[in-house]
Amino acid sequence: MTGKKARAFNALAHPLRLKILEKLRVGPCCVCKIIPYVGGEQSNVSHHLAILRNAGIVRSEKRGQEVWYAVADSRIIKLIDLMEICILENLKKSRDMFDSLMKSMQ
Amino acid sequence: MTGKKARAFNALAHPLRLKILEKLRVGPCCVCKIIPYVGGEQSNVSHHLAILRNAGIVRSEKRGQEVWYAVADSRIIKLIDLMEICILENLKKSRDMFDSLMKSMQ
DNA sequence: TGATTATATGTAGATATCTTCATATGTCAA
DNA sequence: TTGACATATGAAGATATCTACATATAATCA
Repeated sequence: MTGKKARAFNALAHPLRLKILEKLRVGPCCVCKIIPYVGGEQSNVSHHLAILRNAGIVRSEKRGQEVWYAVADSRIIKLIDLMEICILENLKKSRDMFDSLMKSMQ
Repeated sequence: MTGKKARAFNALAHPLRLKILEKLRVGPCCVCKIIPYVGGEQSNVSHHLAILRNAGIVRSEKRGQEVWYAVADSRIIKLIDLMEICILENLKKSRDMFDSLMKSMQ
């Protein structure tokens, strides 16, 4: 199980892929809209979309010439938000520690 | 923000590190117990502990000769469990699709 | 003090990942 | 059918990560 989970977390472990999910969280979207949103080369974005697709995090559907992507399971979005909360809390703790250290030094 | 989050997810993106957290989720624990639990070289486990520590996912404390590690924020455990649910659900969906495909072929 | 134990750190080869460029595939329209 | 467009795939160099080995540090004990 840790192997599968590690691979799933790995799929989330890239800024560009998280940015793709930031775009998709508000609703399904065409690749032609994802590329300008995240920035960077078309082929690079396509490679990252493939990684998310292979991890089962997004699914794709052809509509004419376009390909539309969507988040496969909204719990993934919850999971990403939970990570954001952890990070912010962590920053807050560091700040509090720093503040009390400064205060103790007068 | 996507950079910080990507780095945090990256810290979870390794089977050995997830196994360490599996050990720590039930309570703080000495390195000397973690090593036999996860298996592998002492130095390798130590490197992975350092990665988790630098990511703020665990914290360490020296107790005599030993070093005890603990999960820094229990929400990380919730997050990992949520990922497990997503994966299981995904597997279930694939299985259901396969089953209905087989049925449709009689 | 010197030996032993527990853990961390430095290093290097092996392996994986990322990015870019080139090209392939599939769809539509003339 | 030919050309244009949208997207995917293949390949290769650059970069990062992993593992194992050797060594360093720090605490304890004889």
